[in-house]
Amino acid sequence: MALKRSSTAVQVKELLLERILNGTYKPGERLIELQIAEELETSQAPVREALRYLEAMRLVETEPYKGTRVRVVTERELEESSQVRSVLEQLGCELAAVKLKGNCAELRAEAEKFMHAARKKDFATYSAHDTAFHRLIMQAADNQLLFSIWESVVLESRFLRILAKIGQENLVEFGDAHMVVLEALEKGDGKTASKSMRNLICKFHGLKS
Amino acid sequence: MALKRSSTAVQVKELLLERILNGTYKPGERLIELQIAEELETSQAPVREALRYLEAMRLVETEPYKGTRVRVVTERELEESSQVRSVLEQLGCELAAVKLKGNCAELRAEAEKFMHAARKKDFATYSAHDTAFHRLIMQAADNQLLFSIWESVVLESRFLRILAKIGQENLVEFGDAHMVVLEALEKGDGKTASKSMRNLICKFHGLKS
DNA sequence: TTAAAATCGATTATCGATAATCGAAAATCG
DNA sequence: CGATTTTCGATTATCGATAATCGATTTTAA
Repeated sequence: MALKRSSTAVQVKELLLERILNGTYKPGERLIELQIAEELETSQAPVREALRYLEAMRLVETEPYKGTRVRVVTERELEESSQVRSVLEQLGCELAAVKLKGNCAELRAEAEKFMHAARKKDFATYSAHDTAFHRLIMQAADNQLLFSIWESVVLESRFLRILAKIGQENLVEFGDAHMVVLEALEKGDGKTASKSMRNLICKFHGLKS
Repeated sequence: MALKRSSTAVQVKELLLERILNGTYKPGERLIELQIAEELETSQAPVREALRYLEAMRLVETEPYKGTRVRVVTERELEESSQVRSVLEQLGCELAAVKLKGNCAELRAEAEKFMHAARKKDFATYSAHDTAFHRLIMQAADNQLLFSIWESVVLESRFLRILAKIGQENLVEFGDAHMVVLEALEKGDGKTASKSMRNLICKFHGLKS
């Protein structure tokens, strides 16, 4: 067994992170250190350390002596994140084009799944596969810093809010817009892929041009 | 006194952060919790919490039972950060152009200072004012998320390494390239400003096109 | 009766002690 | 003498206790 063990604090962080991401903890919800410690059968200190991680990751906010809450993401911040995402993915497409040229089978598989979900107006499935599509591109970009920033900006719960604004009736059109990106990447055309990617994010996420 | 007090852990974090940023702690240097606790006359727990912040900010790295070191930034990561920075600032210029139209006095003041430093081949002064110039733009973009990501990517110690690679003989030319951005912003021309900004970062930070 | 002061319980924040781990040095073995 | 095992000191990690703070409730004073 050569796996590196992780500290209790890291394990608590990852559990709390999972609960925040999957909606178990709602935006605004209070996280009580001693309750979490009791539930997880540890002491307060590792829980506090876990919360420091989450705070630095901007997923929770803490006020001295008042405790920690899951951070509420405003509409403004949603818009800001779409703006940032659009340029991160522009760069991602540029960098990934060489690697993905002629190698888009996985992208196609995800696109097929989200197009299927779009036709069935199934947001959750759409979201999962759309995100997987984008993740594949960002991973192919081979820029670790870019990928970790992208991951911190692109959270599925927030994407579902964006999808709700796009609306079910526009889901097929939104999914379709990804095909331009996919075909450009298949041809290794980073310039077209990056421009199309940025356009589709700006257009469908409702950004003013 | 209406100022919000901060916890000891936050204060320790900010002190350690300052020491990392100003080079007091060198890359690779070991941070010993109990020593820091003794120096700052606190107990170990707030120091550990402070280190969790710094770890999440990717400024230090920690292994269970082995301690914490200031993270060494590889050449690879430097390049990655320039790539990311180039698109963040592309977006920053686009968003800032409206606000900065006809309002570039502060930008000009900083540009004058870094040009003066470029002619004297003074890296440190160049760096400070070049960074201030960029910060003014990124603040004018009025996108908080973009700004905080930019801040986490753009660290002065790392910029000095980039300047060293640009070389003293190219400093004036590098500084001059900012003038195109400045004049475009003065005219409110976000498209030209963003394109020029991205070009100058890519060109002078040595990115393959 | 209303406003101000005091109290209280829940929670956060830190303390200092103890447990756990690691790597280097010392001891032991063949 | 080299290899292996054991010991030890420094440090990390967690524990459980105590101090500090907050907001709600109760008590007191006018």
